[in-house]
Amino acid sequence: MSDPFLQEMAWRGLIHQATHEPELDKHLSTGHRRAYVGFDPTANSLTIGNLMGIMTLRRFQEAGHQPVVVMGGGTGLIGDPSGKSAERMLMTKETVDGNVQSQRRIFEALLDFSPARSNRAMLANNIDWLGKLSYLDALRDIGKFFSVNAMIQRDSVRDRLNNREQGISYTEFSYMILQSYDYYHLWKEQGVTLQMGGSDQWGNIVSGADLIKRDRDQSRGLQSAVGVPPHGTRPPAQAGGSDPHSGPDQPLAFALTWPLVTKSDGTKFGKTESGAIWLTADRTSPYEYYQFWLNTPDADAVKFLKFFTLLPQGKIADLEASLTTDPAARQAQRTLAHEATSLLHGKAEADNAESAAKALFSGDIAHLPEATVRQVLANVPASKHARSRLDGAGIPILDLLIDTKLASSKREAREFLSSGSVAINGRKAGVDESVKTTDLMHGRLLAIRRGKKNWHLTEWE
RNA sequence: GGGAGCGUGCCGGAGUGGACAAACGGGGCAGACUGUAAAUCUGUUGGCUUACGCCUACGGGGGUUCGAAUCCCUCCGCUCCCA
Repeated sequence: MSDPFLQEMAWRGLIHQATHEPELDKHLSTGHRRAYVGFDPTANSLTIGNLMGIMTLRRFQEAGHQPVVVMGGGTGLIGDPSGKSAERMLMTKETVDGNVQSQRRIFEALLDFSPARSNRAMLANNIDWLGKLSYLDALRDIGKFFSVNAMIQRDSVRDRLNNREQGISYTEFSYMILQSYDYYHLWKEQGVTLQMGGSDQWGNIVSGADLIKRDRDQSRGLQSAVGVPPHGTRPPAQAGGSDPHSGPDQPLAFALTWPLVTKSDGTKFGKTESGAIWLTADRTSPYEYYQFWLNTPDADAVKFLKFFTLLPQGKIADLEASLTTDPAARQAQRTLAHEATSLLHGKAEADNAESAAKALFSGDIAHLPEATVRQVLANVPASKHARSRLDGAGIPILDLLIDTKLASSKREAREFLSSGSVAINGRKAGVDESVKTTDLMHGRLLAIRRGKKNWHLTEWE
């Protein structure tokens, strides 16, 4: 294997399946190529489940190739039936478009779109071509290449067909055709010769590649469906290396999938008790994001370092060794958390998350400067109170726990206090204690901690 | 259309007139240990109360009884069997 991208993917264990691997290697190593990964605009953000796709594009770009992000502004209007047990509500065009716009910032954080760069990342929205597709032409020119017999064999369709309660609408049934057409369009108009995706996308990607093959095999092609001139309009970035469209026996549209991300304990990757991990700070703060990676079990740490960081092989091997020599230091997890957070949110945020973690888990915050305290506790629940309430005897901590929702009843609050799980400004509190003006940190702050991870910052003015 | 059941706390699942805020298991929360891990151990898990105790609760409503999750009526929901 001679292409740096494939080599990189291989040692990281990121190649699940690929078509024509030797040819793909030759194809990639002899020129700058374009590859794409598709993303569904089902929400205004993306989750960690989509991270692999973005990281793969990043690696592709690092290797000198040109990554193409394809946003499903068109397919999102239809709805992907895969993995869904029931027909879905159609999203409005406004919602889909809003989601597409909102997701852009994530790609911009991880990929380099700067115009100065010759292999700058590109962003495409399939509404731009699917929206122009005529129904009759599509049926005549694309539909002919799809066998319904084969389509109903797909797991995503078969599950729904066998379930009389739910069934599948013609709309969702058509999804796979549109997705295949995406690849065809990008191949023809943008010179994209590789589509990548998760292993569950293999079928979809291959049918796109098949569509391309059939087009090439047929002398007339599918031009009439899209009303554009045939070859010759591809952008200059495609230049350099051999033309993938030439040579009748050479595969010209490749597929590559990465493996499903699994966890050693069998639970689903990317989910926590508090929900999915998102890739934007408004939904999952950099601190939470850092924590998510930090809490990786030992058994998964090396795999995740390979999957979700850009660290070189030697560095990861060192970290792997540290898991045995000094597991308590959790050097692998710390590095993973810092690297992953840094990639997505930037180094400054990663540093912040790291120092916040140190302070929060040691519980020792009383000696920190006010600005640091505020920063460290920036993502915990907070509330403001009248300072006068602290006058005289002060406020019983019991009541404060309920005010701050750290306890749901007095009974529970008493339980927490007597078991020693509550600390005020880093000092353990007893059942009968009250807080007074003199307990305030920096004259106005009171940080309450219940258990190891539950904090609440109160401010008194 | 005929027949037999079932519905209990966050979940599963006991209980079939008083000892039931309800066994047991899971989950949650907290403590110990530790590496912000896993495993393990301990406590706790409707609300108010320092406590005695009180209030609300076993699908909804009504009734019998000194007393009901437990018996009766009715309504709602679910399941199975026969046709």
